[in-house]
Amino acid sequence: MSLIFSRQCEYAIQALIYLAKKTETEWISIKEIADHINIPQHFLGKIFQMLSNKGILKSKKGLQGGFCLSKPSSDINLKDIVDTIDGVAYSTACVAGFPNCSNDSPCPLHNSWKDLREGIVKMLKMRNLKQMADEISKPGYN
Amino acid sequence: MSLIFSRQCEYAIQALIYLAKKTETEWISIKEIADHINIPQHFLGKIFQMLSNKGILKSKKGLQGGFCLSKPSSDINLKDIVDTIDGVAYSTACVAGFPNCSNDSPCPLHNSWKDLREGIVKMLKMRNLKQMADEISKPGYN
DNA sequence: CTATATTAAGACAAATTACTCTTATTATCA
DNA sequence: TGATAATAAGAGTAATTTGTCTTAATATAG
Ligand code: FES
Ligand code: FES
Repeated sequence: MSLIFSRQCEYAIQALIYLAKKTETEWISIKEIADHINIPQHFLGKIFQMLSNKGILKSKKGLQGGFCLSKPSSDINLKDIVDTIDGVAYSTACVAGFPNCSNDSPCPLHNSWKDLREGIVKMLKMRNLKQMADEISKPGYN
Repeated sequence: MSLIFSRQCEYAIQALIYLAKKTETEWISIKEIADHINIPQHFLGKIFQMLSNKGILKSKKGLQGGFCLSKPSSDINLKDIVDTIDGVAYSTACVAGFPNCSNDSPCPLHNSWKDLREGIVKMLKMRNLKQMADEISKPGYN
């Protein structure tokens, strides 16, 4: 199969958007999030564990515990999330798997791909969690 | 990790470009191809087996056997290859994994993503094996 | 304080993807 | 025409990704 982002990354994006809709000081449990966006609870737990280690989230154990964003939602963009979970290969490696992707040693797809790739990176940098949380709250959005 | 296309798909693209450089009637062995583009021989065997079943390649067993394209290389475009191996999800499913990607029930990324996705699809349709084989033969290409 | 329920963390298991080894087919040549 | 070597096909294995079950931590109530 292979889509653009890994399953983990997709879940993370959805979960963080949900988190960004909450007040900044609230601790939200993975159970609540997993139930709302309908993904496996403990898988999300592992993803959030990593995002905590990487400094994107804060966690608190025990009753009344949970997770919350470690920065204002407007300061976390999509690229931060994607790069943390999936790495940066999508923005640097050859789309056809040839070694050494660069303008100097291009593959036959390089010139066609370069601009599309830049577009993707630019978009990921542009969109932050606050915007997306606002947008998903509008009627008609899923 | 997760790049745009699966490993299988990357290998297929590279191998088919190699094949497209040969004369149309020649039978080329997976060994020759795998050695040249430096990928696992028998893994390529399985990929080519599938592409044969799907009608993109023809195969011939035994001594002097091998594979060759079932159509002129100018009639096989990248989208044919990618869709056959990885499916069409990359061009239809939500980039963030939300259910029901459409203009009517968009996720917060949908409008940013739509055009980029169309660009990718258009590019894949545009590029055929003949072009790419010609291009990779030029000096400086890898 | 102690018991309890809630929670994240961590160990474990299943599914998928990537890769390798073995077998069956067939053209060639003695 | 039978032996041989080259070849695709297919069975088997390893690694990675995804998903589940168990344990440890802690706030709260009694
Ligand atoms: S070399 Fe293939 S995309 Fe750059
Ligand atoms: S709904 Fe997310 S990309 Fe279309």
